[in-house]
Amino acid sequence: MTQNSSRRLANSASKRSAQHFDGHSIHNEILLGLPKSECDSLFSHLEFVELQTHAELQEMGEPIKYAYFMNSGLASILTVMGDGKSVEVGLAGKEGFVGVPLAAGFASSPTRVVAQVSGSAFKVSAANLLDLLRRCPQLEKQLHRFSQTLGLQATQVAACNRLHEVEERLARWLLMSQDRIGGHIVPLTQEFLAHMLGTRRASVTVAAGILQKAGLITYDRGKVKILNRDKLETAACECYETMSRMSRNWERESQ
Amino acid sequence: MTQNSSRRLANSASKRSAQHFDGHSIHNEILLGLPKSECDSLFSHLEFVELQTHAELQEMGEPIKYAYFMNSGLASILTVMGDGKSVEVGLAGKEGFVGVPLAAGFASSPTRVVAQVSGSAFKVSAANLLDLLRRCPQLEKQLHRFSQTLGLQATQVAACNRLHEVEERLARWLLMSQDRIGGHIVPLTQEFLAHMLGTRRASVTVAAGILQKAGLITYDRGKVKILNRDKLETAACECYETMSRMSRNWERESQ
DNA sequence: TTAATACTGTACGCTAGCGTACGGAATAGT
DNA sequence: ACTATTCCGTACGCTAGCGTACAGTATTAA
Repeated sequence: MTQNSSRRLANSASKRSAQHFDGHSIHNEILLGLPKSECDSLFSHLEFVELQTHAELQEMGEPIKYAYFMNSGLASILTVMGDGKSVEVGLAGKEGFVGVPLAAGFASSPTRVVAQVSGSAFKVSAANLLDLLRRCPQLEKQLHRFSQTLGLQATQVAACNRLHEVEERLARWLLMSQDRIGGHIVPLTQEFLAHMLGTRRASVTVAAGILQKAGLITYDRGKVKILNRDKLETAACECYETMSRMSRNWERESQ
Repeated sequence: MTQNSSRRLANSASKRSAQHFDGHSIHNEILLGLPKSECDSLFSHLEFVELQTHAELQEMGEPIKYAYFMNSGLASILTVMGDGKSVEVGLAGKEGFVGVPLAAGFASSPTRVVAQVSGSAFKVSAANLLDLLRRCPQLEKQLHRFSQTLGLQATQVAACNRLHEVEERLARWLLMSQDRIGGHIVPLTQEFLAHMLGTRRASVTVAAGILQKAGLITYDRGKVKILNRDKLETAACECYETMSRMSRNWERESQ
């Protein structure tokens, strides 16, 4: 309710850890990291939207109409093949943004983006975003940064998909999701997990069963509960650790 | 030998189709696309280097010392796992650049980059590049563009690695390589192809054998000759077509 | 020439995962 | 309460590809 709590972080004068827009509190880390001047430019073009599970934010090959600053929930970035098979190649939670290609001058989406876990976002039209990018150098920089993050994610996932087994990849996926949405419950059916992992639902059942018997998770009708995070990390492939380390280095290195 | 043939393209006054630096003709498309003023800033910091096959341009996890504007040959961008297994997640030929993370403010290389096909490049130290980026907005834009290209490549490869078979992926790889180096011969051993595709050498032997019996290629001691490009395209998975289309749209959409 | 090395072909047992299908259990609609 | 639907467990035959090993042929070095 406090319209501007204005608690400032010592190491970054421009960062605000809590702020509100249009009555909705802002959790998106890109927005929170922008200087006030750029925020002001942005806010008049933002619109708060609720995202239902499986809402389609961007369709593969279609022009990008809106970009989204994710505020809660989780967006999955998928590559879809001609026969309908799909694989997740990136994740965007409240640390991220949907519509990266726009920032690099690409008008159509090369991937499909769906809200995998319901939540909310601040959306902005493509035209307005392009206009804003010209006036907001910090915003532009942040989006390039996140673009690079997604690229690196895809890079690791490409290798992981080739070299690691379903069970390891499942564990990795659960950990990465938990990191982004918080809490101990990841709401998702095996059917959709299969789409994420690029495998059969039956394979997910088996892999999840193994993790469940080992006491790492419980799985019941679309609700995964993570019981033992540490053990889940050892069950996951090295890619989880690698990607976590990348994010950490990232934050450290790019002031 | 002509020091500046200065044949200008009608649609882009700033593009030069042929130019020389330090006695070496420039083929790198990023350099060729820069306005004269930025070229002048750049050139004093560039150094022409020959790249031997398997030369290591960047090591995973190590600080990036030099960036490379590829001039000929082919650089492979690999993700390497702890057990030494590797998968190629991106390619950079004369259309590209090695050292993308630098342009996004990342000092260490998250991937391994090796010269897969010998050739040449113009190299620049990391410090100089960062300095140049501040003064050359066009250069910065081009590098962001190429960064995005690599990200998309990785995205498609991630799905391809998961969903398609060795034979299809091999065909795709050969086509993509040929596109970048030109000519009909791709010099590469099965051993290294296996590293690219993230599979066993024996699997490459079998897959290559099938393509060979079908009359699409010949393969002899590290030299692949492409005999029938059209048929090779049908033997490849849809990803080749998808990625080609992406590049084409890309060039069209980003003026 | 001889030896060593690099590169390719092939073979064999084995396993993860595929495609598919069916049944049961929970949930939602009427 | 009854039905339809969604979601999960499991099973079975099958195949691509793995790990490994060995042999043959070309190339290079001594």
